[in-house]
Amino acid sequence: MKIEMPNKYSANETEAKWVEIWNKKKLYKFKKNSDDSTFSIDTPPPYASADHLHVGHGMHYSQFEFIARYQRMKGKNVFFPMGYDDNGLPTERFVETKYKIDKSKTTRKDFIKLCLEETKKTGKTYYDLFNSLGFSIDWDLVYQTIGPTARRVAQKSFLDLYKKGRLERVDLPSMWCTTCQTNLAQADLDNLEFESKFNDIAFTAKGRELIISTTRPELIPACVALSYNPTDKRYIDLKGEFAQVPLFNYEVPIITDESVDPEVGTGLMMVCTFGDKEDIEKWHKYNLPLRIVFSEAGEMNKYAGEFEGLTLKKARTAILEKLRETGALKSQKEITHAVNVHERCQTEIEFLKKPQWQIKVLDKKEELIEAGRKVNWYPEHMRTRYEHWINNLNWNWSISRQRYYGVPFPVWYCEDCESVILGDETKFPIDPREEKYEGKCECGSSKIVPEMDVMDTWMISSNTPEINANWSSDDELKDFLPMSLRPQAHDIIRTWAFYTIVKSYYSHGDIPWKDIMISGHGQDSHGHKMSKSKGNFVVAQEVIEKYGSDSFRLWSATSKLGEDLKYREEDIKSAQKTVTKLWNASKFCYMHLEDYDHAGKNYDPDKLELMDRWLLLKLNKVINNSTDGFDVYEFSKAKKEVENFFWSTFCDNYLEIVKDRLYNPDSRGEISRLSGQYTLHTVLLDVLKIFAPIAPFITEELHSHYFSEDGKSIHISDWPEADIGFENEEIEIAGDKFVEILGNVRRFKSESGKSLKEEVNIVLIKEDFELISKCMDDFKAATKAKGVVVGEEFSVSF
RNA sequence: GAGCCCGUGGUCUAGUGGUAUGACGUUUCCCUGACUUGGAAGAGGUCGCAGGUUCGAUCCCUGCCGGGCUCACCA
Repeated sequence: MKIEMPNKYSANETEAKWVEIWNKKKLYKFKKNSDDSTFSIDTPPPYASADHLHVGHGMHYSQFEFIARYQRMKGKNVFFPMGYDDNGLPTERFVETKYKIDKSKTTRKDFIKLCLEETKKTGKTYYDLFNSLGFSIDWDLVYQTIGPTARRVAQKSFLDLYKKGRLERVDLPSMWCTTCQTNLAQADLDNLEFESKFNDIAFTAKGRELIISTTRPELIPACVALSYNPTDKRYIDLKGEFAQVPLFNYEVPIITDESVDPEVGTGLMMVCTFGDKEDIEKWHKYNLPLRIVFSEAGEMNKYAGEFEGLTLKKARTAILEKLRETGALKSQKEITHAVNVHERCQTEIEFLKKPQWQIKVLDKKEELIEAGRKVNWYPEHMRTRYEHWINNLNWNWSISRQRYYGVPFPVWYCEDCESVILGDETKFPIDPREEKYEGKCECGSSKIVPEMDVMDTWMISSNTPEINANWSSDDELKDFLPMSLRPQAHDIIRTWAFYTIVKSYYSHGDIPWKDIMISGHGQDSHGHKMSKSKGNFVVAQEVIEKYGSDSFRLWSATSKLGEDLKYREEDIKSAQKTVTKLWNASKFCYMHLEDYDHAGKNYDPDKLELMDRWLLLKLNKVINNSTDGFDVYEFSKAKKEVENFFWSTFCDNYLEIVKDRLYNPDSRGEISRLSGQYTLHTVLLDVLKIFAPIAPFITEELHSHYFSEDGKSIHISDWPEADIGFENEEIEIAGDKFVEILGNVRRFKSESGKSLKEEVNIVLIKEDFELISKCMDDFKAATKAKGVVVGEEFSVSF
């Protein structure tokens, strides 16, 4: 068999070819009615909100793509879908920023239309990247979180949780973003350090000045009480009195509360509706009046008097100015303090009172932590973040968003008796905002109004296992849940992982997946987060075009699971060398395997040369170690294992040793050559297979030139298994000694400035000589020894 | 303030109860019949600091310092 291969490997050309072939053959299709055990992956649906994708995106997705390919070769029926998270606030914000749109100044229809268009574009960007990286996704398993299946599942989930009493509609103060003009959940918050001022402001009571310290003077018109610690002697005479609010001229009660720290500020604080969670608690506890001083868009209202119409920020300046004029501003202190902001727009969080749906989680903290403990976390320590988050939760999960582009609630309300009217499950997905409710309320009223809010995007994406399973449809996959694996990055443990476990626990009393693998982030070469504004954004497609997908993937496999990975171009170059080396080493092997009957068993493994047996037993270790690595998602360990073996043991040592036998069957004997051919064949095939999950293109290309039977892909071939018949300590010791002495001989030649071809005389100590004598011909050939004799100590001479 | 992770030659990194892996860079040599995107070799580390456990610690424990992440407080 003549093997024709070009001298140089062209990555881009070859990779494009295989993508087309794989897609055409539907090589990665999930077999729906198969007896093979399933390995299902709850793929992260990326937000459809990016023009370009950076190397970190490619890295993250590559890391579990390795696992998909490994499991497939292990014989699993792999369920590897793709989703696009294209509904909700992330998309809306993206569209708003890109087209400079204000939600309040556009129509709902126009806005949704634009979101859908944008969604399509970014979906294509992701598809292109994943395809060019050769992802073994079953492209028939694609969903969108705004698509009909996801909408149906989300509405079903709503109904299910409502019936189970886990959902309630509350009308309480909750976190509000004045930029996005929507209600938020705790998980939507970030913390930012801001420069601010601590202002000492004088109220008056009983003819005396009462100084409070505040960072929020614009909330003075929202003040509903002053409060001090009941043990604080300075204010003890004020109990039951009223204080005069500066500028706004009304009176508020002076109350006591244990939560006030006498050491902070003046020990006297103002209670506003609402500045923070403390205010809400006091408002509730003492039944204080409600004075909401700003609109949904963050503009001051009539309570603010002359400041009406100003934004909160401008009102702060104006009110401070006025306080200064009137002498009520006593002093100011510069401070830096951390403030909760909305993670998508960095706007400071406010509190508004609005009816909203929320999923109760605070009363089930222990159970949710327990559920998380049933999932295997890789790496294990990431579980701590999950538990930490739950322990620190202060709010139930608010799922109402006063937005346009999202999944509608399947709910109407009766205007007369205010009862909740649920939509018909058999008709899901429905849109009450567009469909008139046919029928009457149980109270007899026909004044039925729809819920106009949409669901939080996490309300949908927390059901990705159910979306994949096609939950509550005629085509629902049986015995599909829990899924095998959830891969995701660590920044969304508190959202995606947490919410998915919540949903699964409430709906099925079970975990959503058996394993969760948490990957790190791609960073720039200094370890900083990539962002366009910082100018350290490396576009994934550009790197792929320059170095090839396999190189990119090999680079992605260098980071340990869960660790962030710095992008340095030299690391990709280094990965590219491995691809080239695979090409050249395989080319060499094939050249010497042309006359080898690779389909038939034409050599008896029991008659193998010592160094061949040595290599095969080393291969076994590599197979075992890399298999162990892949089994626990440590792809970097697997890669390192096979790469070291391939580069050092196989190429640098074994190939140089076996060359003489391959080239000179006349002097070395046809049998010894055949032994080498058997070994080359066995080892190269397994090396290609172990590399295959990480570098699918070069391995497929090389496999197709020689090993492939009837064009069968390496990616659906069997994962290698160690042949324990080769385990033999004596042979290992002898082979290791061989390599050690070979190194010494090479050092001698190198330090003498001579070529490695230079002939030498070698003296070995007796023990070594006995070991080496079992493979003396290979030894002489590899060292170019004219003579090898026994002596007192080891020496080499020309 | 708390929790988690990390701190290994110039840079990046692996790893383990017995002083250390690989890559990049650097120096010298070799165009070895697959590969110069190659090969051989050299220099370069008291494995953050201080204690402790141990026959012995880079690896275990405690404290500290430094970095990252996460969370909290935020009158």
